[in-house]
Amino acid sequence: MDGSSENQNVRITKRQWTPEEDGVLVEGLLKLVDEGWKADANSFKPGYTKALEKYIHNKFPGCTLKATPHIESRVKLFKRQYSAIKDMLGPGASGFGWNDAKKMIKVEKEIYHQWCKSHPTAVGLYKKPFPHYDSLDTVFGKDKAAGTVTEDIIDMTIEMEKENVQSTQEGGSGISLNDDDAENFESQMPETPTANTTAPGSNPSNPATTVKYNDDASDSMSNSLNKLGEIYANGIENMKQVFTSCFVHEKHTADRRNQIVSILKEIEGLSDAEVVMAGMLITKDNNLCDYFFHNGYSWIEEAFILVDFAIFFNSEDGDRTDS
DNA sequence: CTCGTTTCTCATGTTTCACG
DNA sequence: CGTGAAACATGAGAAACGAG
Repeated sequence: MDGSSENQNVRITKRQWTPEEDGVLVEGLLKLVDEGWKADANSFKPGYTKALEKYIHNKFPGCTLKATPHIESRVKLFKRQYSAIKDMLGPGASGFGWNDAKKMIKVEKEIYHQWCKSHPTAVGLYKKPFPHYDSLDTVFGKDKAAGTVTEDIIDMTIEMEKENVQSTQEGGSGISLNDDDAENFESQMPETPTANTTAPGSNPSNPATTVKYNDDASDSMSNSLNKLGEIYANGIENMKQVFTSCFVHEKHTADRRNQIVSILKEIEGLSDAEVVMAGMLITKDNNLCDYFFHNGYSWIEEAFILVDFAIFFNSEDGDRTDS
């Protein structure tokens, strides 16, 4: 068939995006957001790639870019890179900054390489300009606000708490399921991950499917559902406590990491490399972190000389054992 | 030449919508 | 209401390309 040879041809002549095309694509994305194409979840409404294709073809008549795979793939890449940068600039990372003039990540090479080990999507962004970051923040920002993810989840749990209190005041137990409330059961759940929970064989496209029961059946059914609701509510309560404490703790440690780096930078006599090394050593060890905050940091210069020695001797040992 | 990065293709699963 | 088509999301992997 011609399709295969055409396919091969496409593979040979890999499409290169020009900066102008990138710019128009981002423009198009912003336009779609303005026009309400953004769906509530982490996605756009159906047909958005076609709309983008049309927009690009208006700007560049005769352009060969197609909605699939070119635009789809490019948007995917933008999203991945944007998320990676957002992560680096968020509270979960320390030592990273944003060079607004050059539109690129500002970070020590060593810190960056360490980060890439746990965040593979960040690979390739070192010293690479990402000129559309601000625009993409408008496009993807509200979905993938990685920098504020802990706050979002804490907000979410607080919101759930409010809803729970409200429903408790209105109807006794947190989640009560009589016949009239049966439909509300699902509406109380959407903040929790409901994806992939549809039973095999059920129709996922009709989540609001309602089933009519006779009175006896509905009584026992509602009793069962009430019990299920209680179990669910207790489970949610426990999860809330666990999540809240986890994320509050995570946010706290992230704040401390940021504080440590900025404090180290202010200490005179420490080179950039030493700041990086000291930061890594301290943040790696919770005991050192505690000591750092509880006993002040005037000892750091003296301590660092000792650490320097230790590193020196370790590397000497390594050289000796290697040779 | 090797390795890492980028771009693209393909497969699979999910969601939405139109139609009978 | 059930079904099927269309569109989208996501992940794995292949191929091209560039830097060291």
